[in-house]
Formats: sequence, structure tokens, C-alpha cells
Amino acid sequence: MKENHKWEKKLASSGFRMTTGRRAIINVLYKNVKHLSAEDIYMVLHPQFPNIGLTTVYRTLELLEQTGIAAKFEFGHGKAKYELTEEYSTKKHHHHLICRNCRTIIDYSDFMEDELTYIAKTESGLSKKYKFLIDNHIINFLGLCSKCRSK
Amino acid sequence: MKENHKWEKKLASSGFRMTTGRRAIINVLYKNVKHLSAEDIYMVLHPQFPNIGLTTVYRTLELLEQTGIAAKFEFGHGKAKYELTEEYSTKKHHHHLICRNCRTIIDYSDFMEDELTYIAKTESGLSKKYKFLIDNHIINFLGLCSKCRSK
DNA sequence: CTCTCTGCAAAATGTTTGCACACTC
DNA sequence: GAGTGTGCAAACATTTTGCAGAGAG
Repeated sequence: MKENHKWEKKLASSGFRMTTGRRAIINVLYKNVKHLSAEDIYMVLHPQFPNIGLTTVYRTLELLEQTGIAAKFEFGHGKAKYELTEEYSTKKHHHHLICRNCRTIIDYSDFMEDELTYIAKTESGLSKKYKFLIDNHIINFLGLCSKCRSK
Repeated sequence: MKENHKWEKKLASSGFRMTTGRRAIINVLYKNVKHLSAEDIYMVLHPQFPNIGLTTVYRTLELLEQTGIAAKFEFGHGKAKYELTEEYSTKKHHHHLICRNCRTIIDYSDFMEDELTYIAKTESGLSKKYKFLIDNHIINFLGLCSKCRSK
């Protein structure tokens, strides 16, 4: 995991310092595939780093978001969730399938060819019409997962 | 606005009562094009209905969401926002263009032909693969609006 | 007249902030 | 050493809940 230096460089070049806490938090995000809330991260960290407080997790996540290392998601169930952006994670571009009952979130990377065409067309159309500089998009499909369906 | 009866019927048939507060809240959502937070609605209502409390607004919004009359959105800026679903509003299917700087949200209904094809294909593919019963989708484009761009 | 709905105040939840000390560069 | 980063406790903002009374069917 020497690739760590990538985000270390990014932080340094943005004028921030690399500390034990920040490194630990990024590592949790890196090793975990799932979207994590501030508290999730705190819980994972706590056994090994009992001296890292929840405040630091919040502050670090904000920092990571600002520097483009992590992205924040709000799925509508109270807590904000974070994951590393594509540039800093091993995960590829994906979207979400959200169960409105049990709140499970499935990431999918399928059907991206269809998406590419659609997004490209729409994005350029919207950019022109609304003079927006679009740099990202979120697609969520909502419904019931197989378990909740069968009840 | 005699069409009101549509949601009144829906509430009644779901076993809920129609009250002054509920009627007033739905009317605010109906007359306002924009996404409104619980507090927004409370503020609009308060001059004319000073006896409707914020608690009732929250409880009514939850009820409307459960009965499918309104939809809840969390754009990631703290407060949840609501709008009537397509079935109960005059608004047509749309998506969002969100400025990450000033938080302006533009609704757009353009480019829906391209979307239809893409969504239909993806939805059926995802349904099969993940055994999800998909009944809705959200598409948000993120970036900078024209004003924030030029700064 | 019954049972749902409501307002109020209080609690709960998630997140942010002030301050003195600790650690990075 | 200078100045950023941190933990703790307290503050905050939004949303939820308990309860006794009001209003709908």
C-alpha cells in the first residue's frame, strides 16, 4: 500500500499536514469497500487508535471532501456517508441501488456503456442550456431488495 | 383546485383523516414549485395558520411520504426537502442540477428521450441481476452554476 | 363518542465549535 | 519554534417522542 503517497502528496500540496489520525482514517476508507459514516469510521478505528476522537473523524472527512480525496453521500437515512473518489480508490465508477425498506445500498458498475452515451449527451446539453459547469453525477435507483420484496 | 380531492381520497382510503393542518401543508407543496424543507413550509404557513406547529409539519410530511403523495430529497446540505410526487403535482418528471457552491438547485425536464432509453435498459438489467424491484430513480448532476463559475 | 391528530416541551440524533494542549514540518 | 491539528466538552441544528387535550368521522 505504498500508493498511500498519492493522497499524502495531495494533502501536502494543498498545505495540510499528514498526521496519524488522517492516515488512519484514509486507510479505513481505502480498505473498506462500503460507504462509511463518520461513526462507522470511528468505531473501526477505536480499538486500534483509542485516542482518535470522533471530532477528528468529522474534521478529516470534511478536509478529504474539500481536497477531492473523498466524496460525501446522503442517501436520506440520517447519516452522511463517505467513500474515496475514483482517483484515490481501487473502486471504479458506480451507482447505487437503494432499498427503501432495509436501507441496504448496493453499488453496481454494470450497464455503464449505456450510461456513458446518455450522460455525455445530457451533460453537454445541460451545460449549454443552463451554463453549468458539470463535473459529476449521481444516479440512484430506488425500490425493494429481494429480501424485502418477499415479505 | 378541486383536484385536491385526489389526495384527500388517497389519505382517506389509507385510513387517515383530513385535517386543516394536512390540507394546508399539501396546498403549500402544491402551490410551490420548489423543494421545501419542513421549516420552509412552517414559515409559509405560520402567518395564516399560526396554530399549526412545526411538529405537525414533520408528522404530515412523513405521512405524505408513506402514502406516496410526497417525496423526500436530501441534497446533502442539512435539511430534507419535499415535493409532491408526479401523480399529485402538476410538475412533470425531472432531475436536478446542483451547484456545489451556492447550493442552487435547478430542476430540468429536458433530454428525457435519451433518459427513457437508458433508464429502461438499465432498470431491467439491474432488476434481473440484483432481484430488485425498482420503482424510482434519482439523477443529480453536480457542478458550478453560471454565477459561481465566473468568480 | 371514539380514536386519531395536535401542540408543547423535552429528548434524541448527527454535526460543529471554542479552547488549551500536542504534534508536524 | 511556529503554526497546524487534536481531544474534550459544550453548543447547535434538525428531527423525533411523550403526553394530555382538541377535533374528525
